[in-house]
Amino acid sequence: MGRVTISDVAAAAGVSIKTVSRVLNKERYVGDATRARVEAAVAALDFRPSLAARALAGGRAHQIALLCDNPSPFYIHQMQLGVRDRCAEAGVRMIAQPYDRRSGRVLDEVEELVATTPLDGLILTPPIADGDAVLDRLLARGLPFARVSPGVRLDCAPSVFIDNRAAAATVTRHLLDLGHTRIGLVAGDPSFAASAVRRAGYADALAAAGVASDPALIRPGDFSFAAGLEAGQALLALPRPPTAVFAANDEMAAGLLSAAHRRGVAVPAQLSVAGFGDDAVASVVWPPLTTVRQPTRALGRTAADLLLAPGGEQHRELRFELVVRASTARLEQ
Amino acid sequence: MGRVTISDVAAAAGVSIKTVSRVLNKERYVGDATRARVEAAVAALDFRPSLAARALAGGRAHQIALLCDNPSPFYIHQMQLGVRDRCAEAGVRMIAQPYDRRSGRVLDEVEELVATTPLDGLILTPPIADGDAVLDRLLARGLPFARVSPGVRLDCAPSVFIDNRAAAATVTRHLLDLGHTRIGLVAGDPSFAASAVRRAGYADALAAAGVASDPALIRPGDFSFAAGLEAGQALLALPRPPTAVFAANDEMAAGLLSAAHRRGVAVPAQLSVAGFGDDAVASVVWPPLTTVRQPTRALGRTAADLLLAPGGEQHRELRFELVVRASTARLEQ
DNA sequence: TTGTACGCGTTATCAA
DNA sequence: TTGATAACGCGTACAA
Repeated sequence: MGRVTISDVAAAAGVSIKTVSRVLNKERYVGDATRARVEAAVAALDFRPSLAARALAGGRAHQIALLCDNPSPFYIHQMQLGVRDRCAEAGVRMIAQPYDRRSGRVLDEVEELVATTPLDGLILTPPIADGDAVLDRLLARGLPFARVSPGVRLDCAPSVFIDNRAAAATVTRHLLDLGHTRIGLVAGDPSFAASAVRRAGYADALAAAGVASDPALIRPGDFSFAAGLEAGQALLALPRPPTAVFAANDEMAAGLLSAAHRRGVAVPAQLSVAGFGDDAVASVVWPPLTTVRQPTRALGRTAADLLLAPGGEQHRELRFELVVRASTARLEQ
Repeated sequence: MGRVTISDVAAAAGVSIKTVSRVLNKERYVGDATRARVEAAVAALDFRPSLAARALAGGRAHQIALLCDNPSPFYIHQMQLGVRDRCAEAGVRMIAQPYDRRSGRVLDEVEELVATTPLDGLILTPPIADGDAVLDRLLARGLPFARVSPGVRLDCAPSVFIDNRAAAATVTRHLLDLGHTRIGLVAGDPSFAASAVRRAGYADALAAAGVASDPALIRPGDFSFAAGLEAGQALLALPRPPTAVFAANDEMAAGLLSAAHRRGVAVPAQLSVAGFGDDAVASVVWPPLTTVRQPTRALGRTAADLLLAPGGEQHRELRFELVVRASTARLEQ
């Protein structure tokens, strides 16, 4: 008992191969009775068309790839689930491809992927969503793709995103509203476009409140726990330390918490901390982090939707949410 | 300028298609000069053979799939990276396939995957690594697969694992050595074979130390932070609460820490906490968790190795490591 | 050591 | 609305 092929189905249904193919691909011009007979045969034989053959024959590949690398495994996982959800609905396979943004071989890996593997499209997440060379290559190849949170060349392909600038401003305003005026920032990895945007949102909120920005309160970061820890130690060692800090992501915010714990600085009594991300890190640390919650899974699902849906709108903005938890509180005078 | 095919390379090198194919597949019986000329042509044209065509033609698929679902996104991510590393070395593509173990459609998803997608093999991680129906299907199909941390039918396929029982015993002994005798356990999700094994290891250590096991100190769990939190609250509300607790994974250990924080129980002064996993959660919480560190990435790499390597040994055991951090300390009398 | 002819399972073209 | 036939790009069998 080898593989069940389309010819077997055709024989069982008493029609030609082409007709079976038509039914499979939901083409028009198939008689209702014929269609029913074919579908019955497909079900009876548990026939599953070969992706390789379909792709080789030149039609659709029935596959898309998700290229993902991110400092947060939570982000990657949620993104994969979101894309997968939408793909399952469309009967398309998602091929998740983790890559290493620091390997220096990203362009070659993408080239290898698109050259060897039949694909109906591609989903790119930061930072590769902004890789010029990769974008050029895909555009030249004419391979459709959608991007998540792009930072450059916004109109070269469909994209999903949240308003990072407004999100960062919102969380900063939350800290301002609590009475803080010395608010620190731990910036994100500069190779992510969102990092600069979040920093701009932070500056926006300070400016709108008439609070002078103090460069000493702004520390670089790379989205890692270690970077947050280091930034926290530096900030808390300042002659006049901040009373609140916003970290560009939750892992770094966790590092800030750790720095505070190590120095015996009480959170939030002496230091309010806020982050950015999904709930995964925010809820396992102590105290639970106030964060901007990013709808990562929905971003993935929507990106897949842009790729798979008939066409239409090119860009979709999703909403973020400020989740206030125990790590921030009114400044005690 | 369409796709570069093997015929183009053949023409450029002045040889037949078959000879190019031989070079590509590293077959013997190719003259050195011929081989060199073909390789030059391949490089010059940047030729990349089509996976679809190769698979259809009946040879190898040059792809393997990784089926993964786990309570910890860190685990999934590290596993994907490990498998990927080894696949890259072998010039084989890894197709990461997240699935939902609670969907009730796992068997059908696997069937769909192996029936439609050309694959040289499959890697299964818990809990699907112990899915009887899935194993039967793969065995019947004759598709090679390797398993990570299997719990049943140990000899049906190659596998990688750590000694979960010894690992759990080791961490429990660590707590005993610190002077604790009332040691709690938060068990793992029963659908994972490792859960029962870790519990057995915990019991081993207590028995070896002549410490009576108290059923009241053993709480069920499902590997989630919430389960750890709930278990912690229950344990700390006991008339005679434990002085130390071992959680079957780090997320639950983080929940324990949170429960302690909420009740004002000092860690480790009043409660020592230990977990199980990789460093990702262990290092972002406060205080940093004492854990059994599982070499997740190496498990993935090794699983891929078992699948891709010529043959030979069927099972490989990797070492775990007890990492002592600030969440455990000598019991203060 | 090298080349020729055929087939893998599906879709596209064109005719019926 | 249906069906015959030629691709798709590569590997295998067999011949040279």
